[in-house]
Amino acid sequence: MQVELIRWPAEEARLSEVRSAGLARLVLVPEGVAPPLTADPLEDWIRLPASDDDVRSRLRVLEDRVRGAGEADRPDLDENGLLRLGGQWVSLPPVEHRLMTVLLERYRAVVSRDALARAGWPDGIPGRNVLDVHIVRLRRRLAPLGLVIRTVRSRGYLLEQGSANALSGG
Amino acid sequence: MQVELIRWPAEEARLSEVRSAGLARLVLVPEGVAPPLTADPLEDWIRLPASDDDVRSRLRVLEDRVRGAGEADRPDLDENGLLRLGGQWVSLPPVEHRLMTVLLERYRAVVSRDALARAGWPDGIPGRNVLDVHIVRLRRRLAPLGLVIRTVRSRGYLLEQGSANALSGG
DNA sequence: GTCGGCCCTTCACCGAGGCGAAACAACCCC
DNA sequence: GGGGTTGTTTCGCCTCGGTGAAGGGCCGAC
Repeated sequence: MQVELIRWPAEEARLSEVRSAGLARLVLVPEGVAPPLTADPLEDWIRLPASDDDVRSRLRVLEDRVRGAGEADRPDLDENGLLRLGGQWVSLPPVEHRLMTVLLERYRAVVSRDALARAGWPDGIPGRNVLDVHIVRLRRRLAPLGLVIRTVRSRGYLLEQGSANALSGG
Repeated sequence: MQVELIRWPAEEARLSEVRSAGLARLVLVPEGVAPPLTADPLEDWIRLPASDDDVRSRLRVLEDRVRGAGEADRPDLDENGLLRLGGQWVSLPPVEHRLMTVLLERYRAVVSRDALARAGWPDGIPGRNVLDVHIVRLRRRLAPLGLVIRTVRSRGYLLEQGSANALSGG
């Protein structure tokens, strides 16, 4: 189990241990008792009695945060074409916004040129070279954020963090 | 208010906005409804019915996280058009006051030119270029405070701290 | 190995449109 | 009247999207 379950206030000492160990934990708080509060995202609490579903919901969020704490954060693209990553952001024009949407849906996986063309130009692609040109432009715009679009020859493209290494091999 | 209160699932659309704006929020979930889950530390949910104390507890944790996230000082605009930030202040004339109100409501997020026009001139916009001119003037007035209005081409404008994320393209 | 073809990259260029900003003219309130 | 505020015009830059063309790397054919 990735998340510690802690009864409050009975297991107060154990909560201290788990906190300083940096483990994720869910604190079970009986009726009429004030919950222990902390800004630590790896700690949550729930008021008893609670349904199994609610407990599972909070556990899942904590598990996600444990997983997320290890990885670098994922880029976030909003409906206005703002791409945020690590406190920085760039704005994407319409075509590149649509391309980026697909690349993010399949983050770190290959997206075919065909799928990109359909996403970028739903009414049909204007010319043979258009996609290539827009990939170049998107690459330049993404560079300051540390994001890189890798070419997977004759398969498509792949979006990932810059420093993450790909041992290129076709 | 630093933390948005959102009724689920009634205000689903607003939750999306607030999420992409990066604001802290507490989602109120009625009995029998599954809560929306996210690993974002700035989001929490609570099962209704809940005591005021429990709501306040969760709000306080979210506020602490906002503070910890470094979003510490937001500019403050009062009803007299005085804009304060970091010990300094400037006074804003009526039109710019109204524009600034909208920009602050969506601090660090995009505000469309249309929304700005409606806020600045509720009875209809006088001329084609008026908004541009007032943005220029507002920019000059905000500069001494270290605030910057970024252009997001064909989408609108965005207000943020000057030295923070100066990457923008666009 | 060498050759040719395919795929991809990048540059230069153009037209259209969004936006910036100076200059000017009216206006309002003290 | 004077300073600050607001609206208008005008000029010009930059961005965006699309096109043509030059060039380079990889691969299979031979």
